[in-house]
Amino acid sequence: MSYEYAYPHPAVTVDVVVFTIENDELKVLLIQRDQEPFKGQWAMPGGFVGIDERLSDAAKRELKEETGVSVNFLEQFYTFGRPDRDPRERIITVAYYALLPSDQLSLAAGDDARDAQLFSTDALPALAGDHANIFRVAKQRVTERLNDDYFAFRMLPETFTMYELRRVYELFLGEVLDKRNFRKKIIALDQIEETGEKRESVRHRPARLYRVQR
Amino acid sequence: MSYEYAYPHPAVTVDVVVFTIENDELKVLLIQRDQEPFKGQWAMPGGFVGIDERLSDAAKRELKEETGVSVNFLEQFYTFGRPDRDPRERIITVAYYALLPSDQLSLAAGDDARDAQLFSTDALPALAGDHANIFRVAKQRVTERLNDDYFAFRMLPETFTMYELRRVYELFLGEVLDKRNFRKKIIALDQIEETGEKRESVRHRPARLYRVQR
DNA sequence: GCAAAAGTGTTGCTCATACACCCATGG
DNA sequence: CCATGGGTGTATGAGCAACACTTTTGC
Repeated sequence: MSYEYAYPHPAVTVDVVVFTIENDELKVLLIQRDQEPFKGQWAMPGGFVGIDERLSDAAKRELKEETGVSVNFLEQFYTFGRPDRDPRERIITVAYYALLPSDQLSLAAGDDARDAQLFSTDALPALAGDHANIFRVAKQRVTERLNDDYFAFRMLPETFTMYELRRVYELFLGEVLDKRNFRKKIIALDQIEETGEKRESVRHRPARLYRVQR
Repeated sequence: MSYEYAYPHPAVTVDVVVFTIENDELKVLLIQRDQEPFKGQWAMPGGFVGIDERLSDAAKRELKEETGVSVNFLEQFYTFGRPDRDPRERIITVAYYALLPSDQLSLAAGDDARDAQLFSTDALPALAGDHANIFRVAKQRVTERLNDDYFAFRMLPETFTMYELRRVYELFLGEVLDKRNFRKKIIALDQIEETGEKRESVRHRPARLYRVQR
C-alpha cells in the first residue's frame, strides 16, 4: 500500500518532553532509539501523527507506546520544522511538554525504544538530532509559566511538603528561594490546603503535608 | 508528477495573522479566498510549506504572494491540527503573527486571493474554517506579550506620539490607560527617545514625536 | 473663545525582598 | 547531643494606581 500526492508532503511527528522531580532532582524522560535515524542515541519520546489523529492524542499515544507512561497534563509549546532536521525526509515536529509526579511513573520500554529512563537535567546524554534544542526551549517555557500559572504541583505526588514544592521552583529557576517568602506567596495563591497529616519518619522535625484544593 | 509515501502524510501550511493600527483602530489583514475550499470567504493569508522551505520563510512568502505585504517581525504562536479542520485532506497549520506599521502596507491581491484588505478587529466578517479561532488565539498571545516584550511600536510608523503608542495598548487590552502613568512606564523602559520634532497641523496642542532607540 | 488633546507630580498602597532564631525529630 | 530541615514575623523599598489642572494649537 502506498499513498500518492500531487506535490510533496512533509511528515509530521509529535515529541513530548516529560519533566518530573525525583530524589530532589529535575529529570526528563528519554528513550534510547531502536530505529534509524539516530539509532542507539537518546531522544525525547515521540513519533508520527496518525492521519486522523489529534496532535495531542498522538503525543499521548507515542509516549505510552514508547515508555509505558500515561499523562494528563500536556501542553503544546513550539513546532520545529527546519528542513534539514532529519536525514530521511522533511519532518515537522509539534512539541509538547508534560509534567508528571514521579510516583506515577513506571517505565517500560516499548516500540522503537530499546530503553526508556529518567535523566537528571544536569547530566543529559548526547541527544539525537535537534532534541537538545527542543529540550532547552521546553525547559524555558515551563520555567516562564511556573510563575504565571503555578502548576508546579503537577510534578509532585498528591500530598507534598512546602519544601518539596519550593524545590520544584528552585530546580527550574536555578536559584535558592527564601523559605518564608515562598510560603507566604504560595499561601496567598489559595491553591493548596493542609491535609492535617505530617511527613513522618524523617530525621528532622516532621513537615506538614499539603494537597491541591478541590 | 506525483509523490508516493509508504503511509499517509498530512499537508502542512502556514497562516499569518497580521496586526496593524490604522485610523485609531486595531486591524487585521485578510484575504478573500479565490480557491476551494472556502472559496469567496475571508481568511488569514497562508498556504502550503515548500518541501525544502523553512516554516518562517513559507509564512513570509505566502503573505507576499497573496497580499503584496512584506514583514520583518514574525513569530510562531501555535500549531492547529484538528483532523477535521479542512474538508479536502488532513492539514496541519503552523500559525504566525506579524506586527506591521500601516504605512508599510500597500495591498495587492495575488495568488489564491481575489482581494486583500484590512478589517477592524471589532467588525470581522465570517471567517473560513477555524480561522476565527486562529485569530482569537493570536490576539490573546500578542496581548500577553505586549506587557512583557514592549513590541507595540512595531505597529507604529518610525515616529509616533505617546498618544499613539498608548492607543496600541488600549486597543489590545480593551481598557483605557492613565496618560501620566503610561508615560512614566514607557520612559522608564528606556526604549524610545524624543526626535525633537512635533506632530504639527493638528487642531490641538502639538505632541512630541518619539522613535525607537538605536 | 472654544474644542481637543498635550503635558505634568504627588500620595498611598500593595507587593516583593531581606533577614535570624528556635523547634522537633532520628540517629 | 548533634545534624537536619520545619516553622515563624517584621521592616524597608520599589513599583503601580489614583487623581486635576494648565498649555498649546486650529478653527
